[in-house]
Amino acid sequence: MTGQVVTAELLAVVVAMVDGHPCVLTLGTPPRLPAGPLLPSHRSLQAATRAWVEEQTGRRLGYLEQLYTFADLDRESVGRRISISYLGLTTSGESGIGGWAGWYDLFAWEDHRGHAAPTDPLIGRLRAWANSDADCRDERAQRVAIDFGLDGRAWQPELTLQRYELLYEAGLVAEAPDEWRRPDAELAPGGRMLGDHRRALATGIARLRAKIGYRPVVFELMPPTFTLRQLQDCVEALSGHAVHTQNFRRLVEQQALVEETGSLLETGGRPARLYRFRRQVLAERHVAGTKLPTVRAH
Amino acid sequence: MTGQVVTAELLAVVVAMVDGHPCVLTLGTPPRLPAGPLLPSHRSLQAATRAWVEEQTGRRLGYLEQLYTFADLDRESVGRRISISYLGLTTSGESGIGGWAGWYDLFAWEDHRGHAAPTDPLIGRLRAWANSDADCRDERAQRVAIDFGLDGRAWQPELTLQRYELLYEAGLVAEAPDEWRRPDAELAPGGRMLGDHRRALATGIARLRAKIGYRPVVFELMPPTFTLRQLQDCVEALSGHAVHTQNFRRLVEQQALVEETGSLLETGGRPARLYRFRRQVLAERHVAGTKLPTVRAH
DNA sequence: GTCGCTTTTGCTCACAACTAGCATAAGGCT
DNA sequence: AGCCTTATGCTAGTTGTGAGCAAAAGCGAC
Repeated sequence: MTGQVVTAELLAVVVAMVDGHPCVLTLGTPPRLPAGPLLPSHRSLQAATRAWVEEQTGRRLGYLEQLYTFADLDRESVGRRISISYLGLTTSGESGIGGWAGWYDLFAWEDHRGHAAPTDPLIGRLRAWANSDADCRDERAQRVAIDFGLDGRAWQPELTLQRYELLYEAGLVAEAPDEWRRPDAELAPGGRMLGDHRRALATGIARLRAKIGYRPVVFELMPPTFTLRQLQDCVEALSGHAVHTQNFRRLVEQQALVEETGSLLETGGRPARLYRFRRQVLAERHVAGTKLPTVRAH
Repeated sequence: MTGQVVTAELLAVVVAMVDGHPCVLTLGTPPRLPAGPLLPSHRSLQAATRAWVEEQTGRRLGYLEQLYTFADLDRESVGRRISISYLGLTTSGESGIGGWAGWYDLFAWEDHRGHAAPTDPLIGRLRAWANSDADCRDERAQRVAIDFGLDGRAWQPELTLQRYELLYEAGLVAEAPDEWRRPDAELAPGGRMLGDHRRALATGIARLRAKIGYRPVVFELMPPTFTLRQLQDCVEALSGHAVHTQNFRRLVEQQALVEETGSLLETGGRPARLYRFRRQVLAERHVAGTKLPTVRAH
């Protein structure tokens, strides 16, 4: 009872902010995530992921956490392939191989900052899809309404994966199976990726959006010093919607997440104070919880 | 670049309430979790887990979610073994093979209901461990204080895994490496399990405790009809500490999680109304969030 | 130099949620 | 009838959060 021969692959969703845009580290065209097999030399799954990312892109990872494991049939060999995906955070600073693909170039419907929801045409197609099957119409309509914040419901940023899966089932993304696929013109706006890498990315986005609400992980994406406005912009970019500025500041300061550096940064208006992350809170609260509001503004 | 030969194993943490005690499904002595290799016949990781649990214990699983994946060296073969752990919920009703091991027989320090904290002697040993290394004394002391809710901090039920790992590092659990181990007399109270199964269980407990706070999963563990007191007892047993009765009821009713059946149950005092779970909320809120308070009482 | 624009920052109010306690209802038992 | 137990209703006090007003502090245009 030794089981099937399988190969294990590590898949890395590496996120950084590039010019204010949340991006994922990709290689080649169509874009694919850094990935590589588990080798005997690797000490652990996490170490293997770090090694592959470094080898393929020349970048060191800071924060790294496991996302999800899935198995699919391996086309190249007889066996099966197990993919273990990780979420990594880094700063875009050091140059390396590979490029940064913007989240919202891949998932245009996930950006709900300002400018009225770009999802309007999508919603129509989703509703049509829901109505196309009399048996599960109600259930589908409800999923659409919840996932996309319809009928007075709130838009929930961390439902990225559910929205992607809904679009997949509705045949509105390019990688959907042929029998479900809609004509290109109708597809949801967003570039595709190799294999199911876009799904892995959706999982990573969802996890990160959820996590910034209760763990101080945003700071992994920030430069050493920053203004509160820059921090807020980062949170808004990640969560995909605006937050109330004054409340944001209150929460950050209340929890003593940052400390002043003493210097100022000229920003076009009143100069802003520069802050740095209080590294100590990682020890204090690695575990204890941290709140950043993900509440809308104006 | 085909990678190392690995075997993939599924590991199931199956939880049910037995006579009011939260329990995990185990086999043999020392107790071990149901587990089995991934086979070609399995359609997915989740299906494989269901199949193994059913084959080994004769029980069907309802709710099932992935927990964590880890890799270790496989002693039996040349390669490596990847373990993918799942958390399953069921009702203890149907009989089958294997037994139910009480959470708090395995992790006595995790039960904080009533009776003053049973952790007192443990704390002393942890503090001694923290002080034993001058270099990292502060960091260790802080971890102990946070994980065990010392110095005015609140006890956080969902830190089960962190507490286990702290005890492991301190050599206070039987399965710790020999060089860390303390004399038997000083071990933390709680039976051991095969290999690292106790760690997997700790992961499952932590996940479940966190999840009952924002998803209606408790009901997977309840019989078809129940009183609010029984529901509360279940939540208290899982989270390991008491909750304020009136607030609990308010939250449950406010969110319309349950509906009355019309009948009553005699309980020794004033008869209690019987309720059933409103299955519809799974569709409504599979995603939308549900709150059960995990706040202390009296 | 003053006015208007921008961005930062401080403060306050209203409301919702939650903690915690009091009080009452409704049964059994002695 | 009186006491115990459990169930259930209600409310006061506190805290947390959403949202707005306003002042401070720089820049550039006129």
